[in-house]
Amino acid sequence: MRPTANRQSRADEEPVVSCAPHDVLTHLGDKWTILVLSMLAQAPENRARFSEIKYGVLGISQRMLTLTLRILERNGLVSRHYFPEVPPRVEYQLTSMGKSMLHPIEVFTGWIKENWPAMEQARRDYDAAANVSN
Amino acid sequence: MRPTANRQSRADEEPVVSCAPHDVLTHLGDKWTILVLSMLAQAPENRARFSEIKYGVLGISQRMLTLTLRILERNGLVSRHYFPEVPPRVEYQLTSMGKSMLHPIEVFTGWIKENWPAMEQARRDYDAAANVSN
DNA sequence: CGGAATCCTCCATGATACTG
DNA sequence: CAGTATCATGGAGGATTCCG
Repeated sequence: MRPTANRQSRADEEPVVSCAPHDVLTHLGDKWTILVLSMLAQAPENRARFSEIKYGVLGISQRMLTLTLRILERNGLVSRHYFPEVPPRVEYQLTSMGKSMLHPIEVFTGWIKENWPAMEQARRDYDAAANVSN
Repeated sequence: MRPTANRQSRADEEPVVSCAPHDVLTHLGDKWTILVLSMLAQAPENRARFSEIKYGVLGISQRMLTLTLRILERNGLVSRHYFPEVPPRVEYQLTSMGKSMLHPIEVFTGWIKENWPAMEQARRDYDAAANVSN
């Protein structure tokens, strides 16, 4: 996400503008954040090391996992624990704030699971109607 | 979502793969969807015409509003009502499924409002620590 | 008015190589 | 092992134009 305070607007504004919820959802909606959070949600003590997350989240590159974890850490949702061993070991764990985010996410995923069939049906209907007119 | 590449994983672990929640969150998290939904949530009868939404969502281009509404319509969250007048008038309204999505969204935005100050503080702390070491 | 078509820019992500 | 650095690229989104 980019710096948030740079939106120019006119003096007579009251419409819907970018807001905190949108910023957070933009992060959640990126390609990997939700998957990394889900992985940590399932891990014992909500804690796992870098390589565990990497192999637990199929397809994520080292680079993107690093970047995703950095953002989560920066926002206080995940804590980073570095162990200066040889070879080095780094563990990531959901913070209390990170854990508190799991409930809203579950409410949402619950809604999705409930409505997913209806959404798929809607898509089929929509696409079928489009094909007729084409 | 891309096909999930086969990757080695320990037999007793279930890797986190791309899933429906992620797909939905990816859409919600895009640049405009949440703002358009919020606009409709506030509108009388959750209904507004194209130009109303366009002026209610600051900064959205005609193109992106059209695309965003198409996706919402395709997924059955918004219904499109075309009036063949001159000039033409098109209204968009949340469907019952679209309305049912508002509660999970509110749960989420509630969490965000509650935790936003802590997230901002976490960012300040993180950035301050980074500046010290640089 | 609503929106389709076109062109273009830039950023998020991927791939690869290197390192403490 | 857990990164960082660098380069390449596909696609999201903006600007503009045309249309029924």
